[in-house]
Amino acid sequence: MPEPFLFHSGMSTLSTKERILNSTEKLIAEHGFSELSIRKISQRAHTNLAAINYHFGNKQQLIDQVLERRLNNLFDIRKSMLDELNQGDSNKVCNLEQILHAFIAPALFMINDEHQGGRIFMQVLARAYAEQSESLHELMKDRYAPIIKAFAEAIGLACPELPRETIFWRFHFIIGALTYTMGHFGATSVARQMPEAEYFEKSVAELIEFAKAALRT
Amino acid sequence: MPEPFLFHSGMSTLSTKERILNSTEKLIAEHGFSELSIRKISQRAHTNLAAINYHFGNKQQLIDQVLERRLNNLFDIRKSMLDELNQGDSNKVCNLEQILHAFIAPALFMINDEHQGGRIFMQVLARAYAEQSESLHELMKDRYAPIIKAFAEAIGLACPELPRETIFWRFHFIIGALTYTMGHFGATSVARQMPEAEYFEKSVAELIEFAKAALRT
DNA sequence: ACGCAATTCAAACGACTGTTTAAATCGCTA
DNA sequence: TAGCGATTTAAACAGTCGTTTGAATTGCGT
Repeated sequence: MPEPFLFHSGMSTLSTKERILNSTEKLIAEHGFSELSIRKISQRAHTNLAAINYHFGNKQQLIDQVLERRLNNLFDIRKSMLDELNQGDSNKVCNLEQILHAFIAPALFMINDEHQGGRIFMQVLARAYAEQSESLHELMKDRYAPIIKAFAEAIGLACPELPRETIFWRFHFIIGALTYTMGHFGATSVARQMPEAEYFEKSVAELIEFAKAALRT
Repeated sequence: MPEPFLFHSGMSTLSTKERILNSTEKLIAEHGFSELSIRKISQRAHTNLAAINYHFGNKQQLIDQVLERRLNNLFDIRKSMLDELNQGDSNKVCNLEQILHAFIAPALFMINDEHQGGRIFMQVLARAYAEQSESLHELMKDRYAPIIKAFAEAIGLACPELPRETIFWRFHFIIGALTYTMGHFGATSVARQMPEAEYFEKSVAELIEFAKAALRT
């Protein structure tokens, strides 16, 4: 029951559970799933091996919670921004740029929130996508599919000239470009020798322009 | 020196080296890098553990050769199709659709060539991208960057109204959408309950239309 | 301050990892 | 057919893997 605040031995104020989640996230982002071991996780979290199984059951359930923790947050923000545009009327015709912003910008907020470590997570997400992670697939199907569908429908209303099927495809491709870009964020910004913050804002602005252009009629 | 044709025990006519490359490719596509072991590889290739180290040195060099084998082929085709459009004059203004076709369609050919197993490789490629594979990164930087640059310049000539930087970004996003789509090819086609061949042609057609729209001025 | 539950810990489990070794086998040439 | 280099093989190497165990420790309510 305790789950106490720990100040001893120069450690941060986070609980063991949170430290484990954070170190897992960092290790996946840095070295991928192939090199991920619970021994490295527990070392980086300054805790014991068995603490992981105690708090999460097993390795896979830990990974699942790493994904869920931030994905729930991301999709909640996306949804509420879309709802704000719709203002209670899901049949309202919204500005395309605003819709795309509601989808893309929350990823921006996450990635820029240094303290919350969102940037790290976007790389985790990209890796999980590529691994065809089963837990991610189920999360998408069960929990997030309705939100993605709501965006697709809003885009459909904003672009009445485009066939429904074309909307589906292009939105799919935009998600692909977003995922790819976020996953390669660290690497590309180094290659371009540009401050990360600047490069990041540039990425999102260009991505929104790109998506707008791709959805024009 | 032998490297003989093997007909015994119902085995295919491929050499041990080729069988190892193929089984590695399949295992990466099916279960990702995290579950890849040289024992599984050698079992599937109907050969011995040590044959891998004998023929490739170590596991990493084997993976490198899996990537190189088909990437060399893919970029050779892309390059020759672009050269054909340019007809010796790299300053010639080409049709945008033709340029995009020269970039995207070779991936189509590979993916449709059942015998060569190109479809499998595109999933390997997507996974390697997501893993930020160092060997892939070096291949791209050293060998393929000039070809990608040549495409970017051809697109620049075809879209003179777009700033050079915008071209760079959008081409980057298009590569992202292509990579993402190819990586998720198997999964999505099942979900859509459409014959693979049909779904595949649809994907490429939609992807080219998407890219064209995204590069319009 | 005692007791109990929550948490942490060290140690060990068997299974699997990539690589190396040396012997056995193969296919060609002389 | 004898010999030789190329290839294949079985066996063992030292590590690391995820998980489980039971004991030590912690912190809170009584």
